[in-house]
Amino acid sequence: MQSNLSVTEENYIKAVYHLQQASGSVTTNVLSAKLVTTPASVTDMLKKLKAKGLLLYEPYKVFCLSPTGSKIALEIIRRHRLWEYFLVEKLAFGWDEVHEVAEELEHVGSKKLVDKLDQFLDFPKFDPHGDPIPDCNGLMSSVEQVSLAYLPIGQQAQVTAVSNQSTELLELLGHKHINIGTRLEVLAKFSFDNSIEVKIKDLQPLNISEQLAGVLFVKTL
Amino acid sequence: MQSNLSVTEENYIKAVYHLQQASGSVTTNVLSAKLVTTPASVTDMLKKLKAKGLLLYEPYKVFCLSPTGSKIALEIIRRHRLWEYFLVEKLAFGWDEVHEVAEELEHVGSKKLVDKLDQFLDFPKFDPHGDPIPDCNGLMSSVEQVSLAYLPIGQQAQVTAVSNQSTELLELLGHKHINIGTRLEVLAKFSFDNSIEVKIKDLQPLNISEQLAGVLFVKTL
DNA sequence: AATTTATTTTAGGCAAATCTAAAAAAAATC
DNA sequence: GATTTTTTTTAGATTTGCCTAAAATAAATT
Repeated sequence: MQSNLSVTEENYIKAVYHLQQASGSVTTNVLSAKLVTTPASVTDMLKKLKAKGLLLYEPYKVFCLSPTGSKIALEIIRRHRLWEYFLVEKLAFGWDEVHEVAEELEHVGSKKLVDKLDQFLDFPKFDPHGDPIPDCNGLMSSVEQVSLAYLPIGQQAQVTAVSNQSTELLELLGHKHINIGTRLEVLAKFSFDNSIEVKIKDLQPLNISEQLAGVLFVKTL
Repeated sequence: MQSNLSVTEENYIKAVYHLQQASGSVTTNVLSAKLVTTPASVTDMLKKLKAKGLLLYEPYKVFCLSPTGSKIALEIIRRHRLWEYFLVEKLAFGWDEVHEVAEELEHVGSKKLVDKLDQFLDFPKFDPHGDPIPDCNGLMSSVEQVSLAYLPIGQQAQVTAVSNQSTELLELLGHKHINIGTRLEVLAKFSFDNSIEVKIKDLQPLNISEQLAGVLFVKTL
């Protein structure tokens, strides 16, 4: 049951998985944008992954991972998130600087390594960005989290996750002193630009743009 | 000062370094044997590494690493041995099962990762096989170690290193209960087959073949 | 429904790393 | 010193992953 995929194949599978999570199925164009490559290259790889039984794909149709493909995706995500947790908790990396390194470490495939790392870290359930870590069977916790954009005025909440790890987003969050775990309260919402005013303990009220609110996930308190 | 080498290039550099340690300079044939590839493939890569200024090479001549190449080799070896130490000390791997995994982890290039790992591990000087770990400047301890084959009768010594990590060697050492750190005394030497009888505390006297004695390094006590 | 536009696939090529087979150079042997 | 033998290099192919440009298909528009 050794999958033995190339780094490139693993990156494709991971990207398909994440795009599926957002919209159920995936198209060639969207995937090529995500991987910063051309649609033609994507088509090549889709045929290869289909041949390996990891992708349900017919030419010109939308596609999604096969059950086997999904299982592999969860393994890759497990490795990525465990390494992120390791980097932050053990090596004292900032939560906003672990993504690239984890992106490399996730391709070291040894099952034994990953399971022993999991044990060493005491079986963490969430990575430093608040995303759930699949266990050795591919199962993970889900959190009842909503986008900050949907909270009513007066609602108190705690940041549980951000929808992506782009440098730009993490820089902005650092500037605003917002982290996973940060507690806040919605003070006001402005319909002109859909921005939101929030209060974080010990800080001046902050204005959160529509774009930022959309990618900040919280659980209500 | 980013080297940015492919995994293959790094493996070539590492192999050249290790062969140089043994015999000063390296030939195409020897290197192709070490990397389990063809001489033709080696020639291709030699030209590439020369073009990058990492190798001192002229067609049909023996070759060796340039100063830059040596520095890179030491970085790769540093990563490999730090990961081996991590796997044994933190993840409870056996010292005989870490080589393959470290072989993959060593190619994760982030300088920050490696230096933070070093710090987390408390700047270890030797890996689980007894080999010295280069520090962040490429400097490493040397041990006054000799091959077991050269010890006189009656000499007490402690195993400090083995010359390679082949499965076959490690299996034999496991069977004989010999590890890095094992203390022993030379009881007798037999000129018929150059085998050596040694005594390890609490164990029956053992016979060490000429081949095994040649690859077991010890420091005298 | 026909045509335009957008998406996706095919066709043909390129670079990296490998291979086999043949040629060139060096080393060993007679 | 000439001739084998060994070593090394070159030449030409292959595979993986990527590209551009053109063709095919699907979707959108009129």
